Amino acid sequence: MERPGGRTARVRAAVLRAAGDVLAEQGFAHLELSDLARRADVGKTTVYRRWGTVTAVVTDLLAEMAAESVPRTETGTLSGDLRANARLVLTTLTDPRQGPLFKAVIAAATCDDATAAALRGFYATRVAEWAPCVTQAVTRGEVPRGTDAEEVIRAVSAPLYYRLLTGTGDLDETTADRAAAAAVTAAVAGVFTSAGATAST
Amino acid sequence: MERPGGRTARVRAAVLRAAGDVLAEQGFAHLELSDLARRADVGKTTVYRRWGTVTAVVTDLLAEMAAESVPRTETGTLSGDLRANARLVLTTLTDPRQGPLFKAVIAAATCDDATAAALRGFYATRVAEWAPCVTQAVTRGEVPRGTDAEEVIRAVSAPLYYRLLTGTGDLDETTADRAAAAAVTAAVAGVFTSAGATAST
DNA sequence: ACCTTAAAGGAACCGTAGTTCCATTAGGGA
DNA sequence: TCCCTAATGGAACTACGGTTCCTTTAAGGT
Repeated sequence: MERPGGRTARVRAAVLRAAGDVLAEQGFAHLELSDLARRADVGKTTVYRRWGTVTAVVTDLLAEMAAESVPRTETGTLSGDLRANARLVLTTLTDPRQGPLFKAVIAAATCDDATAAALRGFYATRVAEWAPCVTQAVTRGEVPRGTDAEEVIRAVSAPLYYRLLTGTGDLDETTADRAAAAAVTAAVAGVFTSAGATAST
Repeated sequence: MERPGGRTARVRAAVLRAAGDVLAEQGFAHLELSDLARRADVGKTTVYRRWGTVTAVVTDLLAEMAAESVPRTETGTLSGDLRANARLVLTTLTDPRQGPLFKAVIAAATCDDATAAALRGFYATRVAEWAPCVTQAVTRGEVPRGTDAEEVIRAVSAPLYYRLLTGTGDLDETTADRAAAAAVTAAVAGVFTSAGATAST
């Protein structure tokens, strides 16, 4: 029963939107089933029966977030591509709604295994989406063979997430560009090949 | 009244230890005033009156964590120093108690401003402790003048924290060494100078 | 050793989120 | 169009964490 557009789908959308709102506005600690139902204009029995716990709602939200993919730009150079990626991540994390939302979702994942799995899935998807720009760079000869493409992508995001979560350091374009530049430099030097970790002495 | 060793101090220590235990074992979501009191063998009225909220307890815990400093090793080279740092962070984050504890504390900081401030303070302290090894490298001529020392230190930690929190990628010695190597390479290339972000094209 | 006072603790209270029960309703299929 | 079923929603119940009140205890100063 109940196809997309049906009542069930409408309820799910409303609840997930409400969940996103609460997470963005007040953080994970203030997420409650009853509050959620109130905001979504849905009986709290419904949200209870469908999800059961707040972390389950977050898990579902993450599944939806993973589904909607962001197309990536191709600039022709590794440096350009990674900078585009860094800028995209920066834009997301500094967005007044998305930034807090990501914080909250990560916080939720520290409290529940299923949510953590969903979060892993989300980032695995995102990283995999961008990895091709590194393999292309390998093909072009910009970086050594054997470079771990996903590792490079993670290296770009890492400094930005570190700032988001620890609150240490700025979260601006300089930082984003720096993260990209550092990843490129290291990748070119072969740090992200299997033997690269111990190389530069 | 009440000096170190007195009843007040004893209660505080017991509660903070209990808080650390709960956070490490069950995460931030399961932290409750009553449970805390039970574990610490303290009246729940006491913990309520002294702290009032769970985030306040976490904030206090962070203050204590910031106080106990870890001495850093000096190896004579930037690469050696940063690798030592990366290994230290790795050891902490993979420790069966400390790893989950750090996750939980970061999660708590996303829910409360005071806790976030305490977390910032904690990392500001830790980063400042290690920054000298970069400035020494500048003096030795290993890396360019104008290199942002704290930025370099953060660059080492970032990939490890990224893995801890997103669950993406391994958290092992290879990763740690890679983080250090990448930071060194980028620093040497001048990425962490004020103009460096846009340099490597 | 006492006395003062601030801190701790026990017990009862209160509010609310989570849970259950059952009546109602909306959708899809015949 | 009607019917059948599954999902929704309202209302009442329960459990439990947070809060308050008042008594008890112990640490420091004299």
